[in-house]
Amino acid sequence: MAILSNLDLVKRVPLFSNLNQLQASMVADSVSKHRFKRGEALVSQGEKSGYLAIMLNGRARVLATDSKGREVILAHLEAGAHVGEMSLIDDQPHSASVVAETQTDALILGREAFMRCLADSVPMAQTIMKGLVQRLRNADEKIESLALLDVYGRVARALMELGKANEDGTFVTQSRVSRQDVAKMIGASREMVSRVMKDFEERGIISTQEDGTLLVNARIQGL
Amino acid sequence: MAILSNLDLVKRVPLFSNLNQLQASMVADSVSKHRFKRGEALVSQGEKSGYLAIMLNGRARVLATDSKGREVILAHLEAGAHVGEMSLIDDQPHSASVVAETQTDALILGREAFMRCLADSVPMAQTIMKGLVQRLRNADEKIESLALLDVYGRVARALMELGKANEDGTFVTQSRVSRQDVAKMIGASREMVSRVMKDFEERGIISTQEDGTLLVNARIQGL
DNA sequence: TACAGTGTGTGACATTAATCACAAAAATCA
DNA sequence: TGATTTTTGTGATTAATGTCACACACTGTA
Repeated sequence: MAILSNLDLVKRVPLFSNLNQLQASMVADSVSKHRFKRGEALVSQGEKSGYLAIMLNGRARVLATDSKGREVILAHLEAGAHVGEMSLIDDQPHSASVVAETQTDALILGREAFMRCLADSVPMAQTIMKGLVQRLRNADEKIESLALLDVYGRVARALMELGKANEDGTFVTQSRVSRQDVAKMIGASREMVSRVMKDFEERGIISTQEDGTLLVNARIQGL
Repeated sequence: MAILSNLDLVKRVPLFSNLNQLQASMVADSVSKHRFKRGEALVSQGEKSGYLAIMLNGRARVLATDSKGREVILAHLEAGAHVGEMSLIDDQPHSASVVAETQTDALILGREAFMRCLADSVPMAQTIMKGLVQRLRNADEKIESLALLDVYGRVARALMELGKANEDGTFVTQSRVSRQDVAKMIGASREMVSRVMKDFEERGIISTQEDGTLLVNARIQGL
């Protein structure tokens, strides 16, 4: 990637695409770029980082850890995702951590600049709201899964969530997620997830290609 | 309650408290009041009601129903709560229903008026955002419970969530919720919830007063 | 008051899913 | 590449939870 000025970077971020010239350059002045190594936290549960981070590349996971150290993976994020706004909006500590799964570059926008954006740009405020609403819908769906489905059903949903949906009802997952991680996504033991996925493979519902991509059959939607 | 003009009603709603005179009277002109009977839906899963509803009194539950008719109670709402904004913000159908548990009066604000408010009043937009963030935090916590805790732990959390916290760590719940409903809140069978709550009573962790209020001991926080 | 509709408590049993304990296989990184 | 860490697969066993089947208690209302 060529070396870009902050302004160029800002203009490439969908979240900022509705800002006018003046606003965009203001953001460009207050923004800074930071590189997170694999395993590093963009924001940490329990802390107030005081900034918004927008992922430019890489992948990250949203992780909640309970008092006994057990983890739940709440979501996977990729380029374009922004994190940290919740804490800025209600001035409370982050309720979850976001940890880089691969090296990740992010734009960092401080509290003041973010709040100014929200106040000055209705479109940006709307984008943020839409993002929150989307997350809320996902969360509700997850609650429903956890409350109503058995492990088979939850694994099935997780696989659909992870993959990209095709028109024919199948799903393809590029980024190989470990079964261990699937277990953390659905609140099940890794052994159980192994057994379930083995069963799915034997029944031809899923299959792994040589290149590592996972193919999910349309039949999975019945589970 | 005395008969109030729309404007008076609007001025009493916290959500609108930051509007200026002009904005408040615009809202007052577009708002209408509606009475929902016990069991009636303020908004219905799968539909786009196209309005924001603000509860003036009464109690309601947020309910998600899956394809097989099984239900999850996502939240309980009371006076001051507003519902329907998610659908307005992203123009998608409601992901859950909100059903009145007691007769409930609500102010109904149409899509256009709501969107105008959002655009014209930064404080109101911020209030809406804070509300969404709060819900998201609750949802994440619920996911964590479902993924990591056994039924004992989930019942304990549900009881704390239902009650009002005291300074001494105890909780008091006025509105008696059926065990059946607790079961729907935590994705467990009503029988299991019965057994768990009986166990809690025997261990002195919870107790029911003659007037029906439920007293929750501080020790519950260890579960 | 009597009826209808809801919510409850409980034992017996069936099922689901977690745990444990290893041996191997893969992925990572130094 | 070689060493190390992470992930996997599997069988045996145990623990947790759901399901079924009733008898009853409670509530509101006609």
